[in-house]
Amino acid sequence: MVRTAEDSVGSTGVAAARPSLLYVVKQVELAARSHMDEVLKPAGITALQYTALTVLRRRDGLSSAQLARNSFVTAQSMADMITALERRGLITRRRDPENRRAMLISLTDEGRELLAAHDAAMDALEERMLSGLTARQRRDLESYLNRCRTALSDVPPH
Amino acid sequence: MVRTAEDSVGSTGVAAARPSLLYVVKQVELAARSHMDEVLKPAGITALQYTALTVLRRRDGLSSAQLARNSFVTAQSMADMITALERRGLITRRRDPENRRAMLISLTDEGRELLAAHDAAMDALEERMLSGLTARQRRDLESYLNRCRTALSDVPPH
DNA sequence: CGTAATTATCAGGAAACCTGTTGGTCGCAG
DNA sequence: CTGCGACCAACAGGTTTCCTGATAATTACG
Repeated sequence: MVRTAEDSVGSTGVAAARPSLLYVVKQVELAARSHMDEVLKPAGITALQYTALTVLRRRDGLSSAQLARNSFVTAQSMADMITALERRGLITRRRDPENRRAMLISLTDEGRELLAAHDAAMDALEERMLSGLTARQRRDLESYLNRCRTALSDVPPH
Repeated sequence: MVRTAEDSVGSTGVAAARPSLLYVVKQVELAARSHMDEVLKPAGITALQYTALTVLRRRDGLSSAQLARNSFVTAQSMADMITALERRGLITRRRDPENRRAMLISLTDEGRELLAAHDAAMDALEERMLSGLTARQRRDLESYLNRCRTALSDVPPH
């Protein structure tokens, strides 16, 4: 893991690296995920599963469908991950008393401990990613990215 | 596709959305990929395959291994995609005359046409993503992201 | 020369995606 | 209150993307 992007982008100062920003975002996410997977491998979970768990830590009691929308995947895809996490004992599900078709998802103690055990490593990874930026630039980056996310999320046609 | 992130992040102005920037990058990439998949679906290729093709357009004659490093995946993973793209007639491979173990990959005319047919849509998508940013902010964003990518790519310990 | 590194490739499998379908539940308009 | 549409979960079945592990050919180097 942590494949070093030797032949990486940039370098070739040549003509218009076409989908520049779209591409750079992907590269950063790819690199970050690669590192995350390496950190999380001993724990036996993937970066995607870890992310889902962090969402649950912040917002307990979501349904699988809500989680899916939050992650831009279909409910079926999310269901695959949910069953994997439930089988591992990291989450539990219960019927929503106020909406009997929904299943509310919560972290188990084990899930919470697993997250806590990796907080430091994730903070370090984020710090490494941002190491070339000033505090001001970090705030700007976050702001810009949030605007990008919003622009892509707003319902277009339909 | 194009799942709207209703219950999205932000909103809850509460305490520290922990892995903030790591998470936002993922969200943006996820949203962008979702839109890309929708645009590319009629052409029968995934966002990942499209990205690999754009890399080849920019840098013809890469080997599968180089392409893999560029994408932070293993050579085996990349080989899967390569065979899929070759089977579809979008790329061709030939032995490197100067290194007889390597296979050099190039786009076919069909592959080039497929890319060209989607340039406009991809430009539009990027424009939409950046619609909330000024030209100056776009340049800054690109600069910051490139610094992030570099910071994550540089070989750490070993 | 012989060992290590690189490239491709095969086998096998897990995870993450998808479409399509079904059944239960809820909201609401008729 | 009945029926229709929206929503949620789940099952079946499939593809793509990724992985580990192993093998073979080629190249680089001590």
